[in-house]
Amino acid sequence: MRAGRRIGRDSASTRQAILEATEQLMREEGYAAVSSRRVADRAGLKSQLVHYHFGTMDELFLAVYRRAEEDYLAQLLQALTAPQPISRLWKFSREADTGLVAEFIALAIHRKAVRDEIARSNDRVRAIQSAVLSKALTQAGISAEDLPAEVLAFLIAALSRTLVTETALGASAGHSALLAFVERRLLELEGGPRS
Amino acid sequence: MRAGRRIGRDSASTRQAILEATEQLMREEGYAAVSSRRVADRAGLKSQLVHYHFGTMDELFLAVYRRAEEDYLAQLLQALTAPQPISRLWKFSREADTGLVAEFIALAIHRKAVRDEIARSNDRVRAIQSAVLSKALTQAGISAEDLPAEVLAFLIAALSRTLVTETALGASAGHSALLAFVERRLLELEGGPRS
DNA sequence: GTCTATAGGCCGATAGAC
DNA sequence: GTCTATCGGCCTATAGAC
Repeated sequence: MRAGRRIGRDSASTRQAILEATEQLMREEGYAAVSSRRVADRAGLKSQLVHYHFGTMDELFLAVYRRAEEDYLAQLLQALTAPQPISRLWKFSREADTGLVAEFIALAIHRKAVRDEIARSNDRVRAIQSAVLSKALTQAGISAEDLPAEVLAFLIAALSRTLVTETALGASAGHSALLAFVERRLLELEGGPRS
Repeated sequence: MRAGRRIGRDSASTRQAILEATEQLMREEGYAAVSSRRVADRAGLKSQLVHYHFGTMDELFLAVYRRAEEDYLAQLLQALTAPQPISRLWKFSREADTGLVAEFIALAIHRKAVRDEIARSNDRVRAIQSAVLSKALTQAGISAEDLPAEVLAFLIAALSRTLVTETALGASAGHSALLAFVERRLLELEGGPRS
């Protein structure tokens, strides 16, 4: 059906430029710094074009989110299908749960129009992770009573997000100790190179 | 020295009203919804009074933070000096790490003027918790190699904050399982009523 | 300490020409 | 699809009267 995807064929590059400028602004200055005027300036366009292509700012934010989510899911699936998926997920989450994720969560909490979609996305990602972790834990000889997969998935998300947030804040109390602690537990779970 | 604290004696109630209105707005709609006009409206005042009493909005935010931090620290010390301080800290954190804390962290990440103070406050609280948890862990027969106190303090902060954030978002994947998991671990650490 | 008045600026969004 | 023009609104902050 790729051939049928012709809507806005000429505007593709403009749309891309707007999406890219918006994502950059969110990363650098947070969602509150995003305005149609600032986005347009950064993309070398007029602000009215932002509204022409995306309507409201909420729809623009959602378009940026959907684009970022695609990449995120593709990389997540790659990490989860590799050997030692638990360690891979920990590594992936520490790299992928960046300030952008934090901005979207903060945005979603205060904007009805984007909240539902981001909340569902959050739970959906967690479910995918839990399904894969469940098999990995069984293989590692860990029962669901000792460590449910959904608990492990929550732990990984909570720790990586908090590390990112506090680092952005300039706070680092306990970070290195936590990293050492987690690495050690992961080694116990999945061991070193396959024996 | 209480008698010497006379500066702004007549303005005390106005200042309090402004602080209270600001905190309310932050809780209900987030820091981005706070403006001198909206704060003043809620307090039944003119917006210029906000600037007269606090100068810039950043100083207003810091004043609200310092007031909230006082309460927070008082309650934290109470929790940490009770029997079974680990369970108490978990309970306290789940109650005290509210949306207000999340708003201040988000605010601090994007406002230079408040970042340093909130980052230092965050690390200072973590250090207090670690010191007390260290003794509690030793008493429970847990060595620092098995579970360093600063790691436990980080875990408690990360989990309670993530629970609060995701709940505000409307996401709940793994929440109940996580709560059950943590409660069980806490029972193992500190047991039931003192034997 | 509180008021009125105001400067100077950024915002979302739309209308209509081309 | 992109432009110019513009409406109506909210913002921080200051000056000066009382």
